[in-house]
Amino acid sequence: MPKVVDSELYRKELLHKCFDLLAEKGYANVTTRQISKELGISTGALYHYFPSKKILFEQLVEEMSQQDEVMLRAAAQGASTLPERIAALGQFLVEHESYFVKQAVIWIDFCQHTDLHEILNNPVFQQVDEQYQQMITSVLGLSNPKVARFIWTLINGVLIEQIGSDESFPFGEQIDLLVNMLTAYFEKHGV
Amino acid sequence: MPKVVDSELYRKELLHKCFDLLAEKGYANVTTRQISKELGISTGALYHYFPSKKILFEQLVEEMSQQDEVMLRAAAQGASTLPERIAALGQFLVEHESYFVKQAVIWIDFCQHTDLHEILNNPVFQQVDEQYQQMITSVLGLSNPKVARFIWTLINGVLIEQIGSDESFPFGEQIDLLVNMLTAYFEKHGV
Amino acid sequence: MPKVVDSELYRKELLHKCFDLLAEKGYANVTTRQISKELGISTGALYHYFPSKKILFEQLVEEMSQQDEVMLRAAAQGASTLPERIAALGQFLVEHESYFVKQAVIWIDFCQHTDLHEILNNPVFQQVDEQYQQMITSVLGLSNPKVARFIWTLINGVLIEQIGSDESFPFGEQIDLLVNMLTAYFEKHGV
Amino acid sequence: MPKVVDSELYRKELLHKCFDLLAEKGYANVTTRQISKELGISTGALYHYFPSKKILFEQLVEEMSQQDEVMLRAAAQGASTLPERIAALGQFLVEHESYFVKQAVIWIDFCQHTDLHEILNNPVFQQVDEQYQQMITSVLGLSNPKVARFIWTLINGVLIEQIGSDESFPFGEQIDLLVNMLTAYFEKHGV
DNA sequence: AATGAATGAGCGTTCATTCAT
DNA sequence: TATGAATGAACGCTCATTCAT
Repeated sequence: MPKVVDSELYRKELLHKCFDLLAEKGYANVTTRQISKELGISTGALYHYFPSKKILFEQLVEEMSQQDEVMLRAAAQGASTLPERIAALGQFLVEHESYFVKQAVIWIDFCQHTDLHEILNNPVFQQVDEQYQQMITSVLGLSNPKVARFIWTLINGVLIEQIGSDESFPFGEQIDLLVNMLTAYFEKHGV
Repeated sequence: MPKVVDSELYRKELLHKCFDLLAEKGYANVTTRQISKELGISTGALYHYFPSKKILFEQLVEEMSQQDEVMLRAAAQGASTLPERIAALGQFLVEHESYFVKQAVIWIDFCQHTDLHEILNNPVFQQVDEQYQQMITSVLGLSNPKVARFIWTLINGVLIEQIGSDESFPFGEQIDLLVNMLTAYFEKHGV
Repeated sequence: MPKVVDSELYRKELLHKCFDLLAEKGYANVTTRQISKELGISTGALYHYFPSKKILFEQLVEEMSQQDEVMLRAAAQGASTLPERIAALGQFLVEHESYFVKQAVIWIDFCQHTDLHEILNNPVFQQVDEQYQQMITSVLGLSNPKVARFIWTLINGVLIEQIGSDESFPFGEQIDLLVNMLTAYFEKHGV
Repeated sequence: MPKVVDSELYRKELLHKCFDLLAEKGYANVTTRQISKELGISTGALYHYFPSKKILFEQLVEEMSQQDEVMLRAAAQGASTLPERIAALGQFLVEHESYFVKQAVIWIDFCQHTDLHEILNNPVFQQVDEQYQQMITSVLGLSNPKVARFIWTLINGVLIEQIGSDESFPFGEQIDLLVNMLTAYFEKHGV
C-alpha cells in the first residue's frame, strides 16, 4: 500500500511546515485559513488530512516529541562523565534554542487548550512526558527519574523566559548558569 | 444592584474576581460574556470599567505584580542567613502555589497575545519584570541581579510544570529540590 | 406657572445647542452620550427633557422650522417688485448658507429615519412642509403655491450639493444662477 | 446552493440586489444581517464578497454611476435641438423616477457617512461627480460645465423632494416645471 | 484528492434607555 | 431635578467546519 505511506509522509511534512506558525502566533490566534495558506493547500485539503484544528495541534505535539527523542540521543553520544553529559545537554539546547523555545510555547498552549482531566488522561501527553523523563535519565545516567523530570522542568523555565525577552541575558548564559547549578548539586548530593 | 461608591476600589475588586477565570482558560479562550457572568455584571458594565478586553488583561497583570511585591516582602521578614532566606522564599511559594501557578499562566498568555515588539516596549511589562528581579535580589540579599532573575526563571519553570501535572511529583518536593540546588550552588560559588 | 416656562425655555436652548452636532454627524452617528456631553448635562438629564433620542430629533426639526418662519419674513421686508423679492430671498439664503445646509442635512436624516407612512402622517412634517410653501408664496407674492414649493425644492437641491462640495462652485454663484433662472421663468410665464 | 461560477458577475448581481434596501433604509439603518437576508446568503458569504459594509456601499455607488452613464447616453440619442434635448433628459428622469430617487438618497448617505476630507479625496466620488457633469454637458450640448453641474444639482433637489412626498405634486409635473425653467433660462441667456 | 464558496454560531464592542441614589 | 452606573439586545465581523463540484 504505497499510497498510504505517501499520504502519511505528506501529513508529517505538513505538520513540520506549520510548526513555526503555531509556535509564533499560538493556537487560538492562528486560523485554519492561515495554516492552509502557509501549507500551500486549500482549507478543504487541510481537513482531508486532519479531522479538526485541535487534532492537527495534537498530532503536531506528538510528532515533535518523537523528533526530539531522535535528536537528543544522537547529541548525547560520546559523553562519558556526568559533567561532560550535562555540558553536552546544555550545548545541545543552545544549538537548538529557537526550536525548543517554540516547542515550549506550543506545549503550554496545548495544556491550556485541553482541560486538565483530558490532559492527564491523554495518552499523547503521558507518553511524551514519560519520554522526556527517560531521555534525560538515560542521557545523564541518573538514578532518580524525578531529578531528570525536574531538570527538564528547569530547562523549560529557561526556554519560556525567552519568549518575551530582549538580548540582555542571553539563552547561552542562562544555560551555563543552569549547568553550573546542576554540577554543584550533583557534586554535593550525588546522582 | 446598588450604586457603586468607590469606583476605583470596585475596579480592583473586579480584577481580583476574574483572575482565576483568566488563569484557567487563557485570554483567548475566555469571552467577555464569560468574564461578565463570573463578575456578576453585564457586558455593558464590564466595558464601563475596562475600555477593552486587552486592557482588562493588562490591568490584571499590573495589579498582580503590585500585590506580589507586598506579599513577598512580608514573607521574607525575619530570615537572616542565606539558607534561611532561600527556605523562606521556598516556603512562601509553596504556601501560595495555586496563586503563583495561575499567575505564571497569565503571564505567558500576556506575552503570547502581545507581539514581541510591543512587549519589550510595554511599560507594564518592563516595570513588572524589573520588580521581580529586585524582589528576589533584595529578599535573598544577592549581589548579582542576573542570578536573581535566573532564579525567578527557574521558579516559573516549576510553576508552569504544575499546569498539566498530576500529583505524582508535588510542587513542595520540586521546590525542595530547587532550594537544595540553589544552596549547593551558592555554597560553591558564593552569592 | 413660571417653573414650566423656564423649563420650556431651557428645553429650546438645549435643542439649539445640539443642532450643529446633529447636522454634522447625522442622527445615527451621534450617541446620546455625545449629545449629553455637548449640552453639558448627564444622560439622565437628557432623558428628563426628551423622552427619547427620536423625539429630541423631531423637536429639533420643529423648532428649526418655527425659527425659519421668523427669520425669512423679517428678511423679505421692504422688497416690492418680484425681481427684488427673488433677489432678497437669494441674499437671505447666501447670508445663512451654513445654517440652511445643516438644516437640509437634518431634514433628509429625519425623512430617512422615519418610515414613509409615518412621515406622510406626521403632523410635524405636514405642518413644516406647508409652512415653507406659504413662506415662499407670500414672500415672493406668487399666485401658484406649487411653484413656491418647487422653488423650495430647488433651493434644497443647491443646499444639499454643498455637503460634500469643495469651493470650486460656491454657494453664492449657484444661488445667483438660480435667481437668474427664476427671473427668466417668471418673465416668460408670469407669476 | 450551487457553486458560483463567475464570482465577479455574482458580486455585481449582489450589488444590484441590495440597492433598494440601502436606498430605503439608509446605510446606518441597515444591518449586515438584513442585507444578507435580502440577498439570500449568509453573513459569512456577504463578507466573502465584500470586505466590509462600508466597501459594499462604496462599490454600490460606483456600480450605479457606471450604469447611469450607459443609460443616459442611450436615452439622449436622437434629440437634436436644445429644447428637444432638455425634454429628452426630463423624460428620461421621469421614466426612471424610482431609480433616481433611490440613487439620490444613497448618494447623500454616502456623503454623510464619509467625512468631508475623505469625500473630497475619494477617487470614487470625484470620478462620479465629474462623470455626471460631463454627461449633462454632452447630452445637452452645453458650453459651460458649471451650468451642467448646476442642472444636475437642481435635478437632485427634485429627486430628494420625492423621498417623503405624497402624490399631490407628482414628479412628472415638477420635472416639467424644471424643463420650462431651463428653457426660459437658455432662451434668455443662451447655452 | 482537492477546491474554495458557503454556513452560522459566536466574538468584542456599542449604545439607547433605565433607575437607584 | 440631576447623576452616571448598569442593562442587554444588537451591531459589524470572524472563522472552524462542511460540501457541491
